[in-house]
Amino acid sequence: MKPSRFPVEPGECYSLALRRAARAVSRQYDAALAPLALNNGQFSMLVLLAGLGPVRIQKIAETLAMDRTTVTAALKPLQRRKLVRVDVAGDDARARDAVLTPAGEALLREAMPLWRVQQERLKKTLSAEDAEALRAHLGRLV
Amino acid sequence: MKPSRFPVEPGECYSLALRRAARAVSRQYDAALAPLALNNGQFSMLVLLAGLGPVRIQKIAETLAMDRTTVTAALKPLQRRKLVRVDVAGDDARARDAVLTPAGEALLREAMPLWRVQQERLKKTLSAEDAEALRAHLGRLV
DNA sequence: TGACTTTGGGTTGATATCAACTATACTGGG
DNA sequence: CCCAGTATAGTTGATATCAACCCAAAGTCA
Repeated sequence: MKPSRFPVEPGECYSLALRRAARAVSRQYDAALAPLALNNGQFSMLVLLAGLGPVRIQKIAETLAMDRTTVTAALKPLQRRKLVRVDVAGDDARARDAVLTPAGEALLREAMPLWRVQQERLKKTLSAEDAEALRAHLGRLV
Repeated sequence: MKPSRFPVEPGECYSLALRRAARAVSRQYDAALAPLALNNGQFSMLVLLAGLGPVRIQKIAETLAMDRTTVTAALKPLQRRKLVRVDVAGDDARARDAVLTPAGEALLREAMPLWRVQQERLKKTLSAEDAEALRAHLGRLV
């Protein structure tokens, strides 16, 4: 077992391993959704809004484990495309509710089959059991 | 088993699960390295250069599973801080070799203990065995 | 009610990420 | 040697990500 020239083996750092895998997998999902001009993050946002209905910015940030201000930025292109609306909340003038528009719902329906194909493709890359184990581990890191 | 309101359960999408975990974990590593004004990606870059010595942009991109042009951009702040140099390759005027400077090596030596602390912290979040399994799965996705 | 604190978001600036395009340099066939 | 094709990078433009800072509204408490 000869010693490595690396101070840290590539893949030994959990942060790098995660980001590297996230980049690689994101590219695959981006390619799958490209026909609709959606990237994987935008798809996730639409799915979340479809599931939660009108929802606060802060709530989105918690659910996706991202910064609040990142959510604000991420909603911008979706608002421009009229897929999402952001309204002042009725009961709190500070708060904002993001809502899926009918156009957003329609596009999401188109996107679902493309997503499913890619999801199955990845499930085959790992075995189905390994995919489950991976998800369980990832869930505990958030 | 009542049906979910979500078209996709949060965490069901491998892309979202990976990105979400990557964001959460990246934040932890960023915080650990903050005293040196390094983020986790910059740390990874320094480690890679320390391990490989002078190395082509394209080779870095492959190793980190990132786009070639992302590497160019990522090297910029490191060059400004004189932690990294980028030279025209001796044998091919198109190619560029990125090299760690002595200042870069020195900073990396300071960073290693901070990284190790965070690495151990994360290993405790999962069990050590689960952490290994996670790494194995992540490696197969790249 | 008025001063102070907390909370919900946006803005700005820096880095990260990639697609599309451009520029330059090597390479191999004629 | 010359040209067409390929290979290596950089640039630009769009989105992603977060820290630091600011604003306004809501809550708190004397």
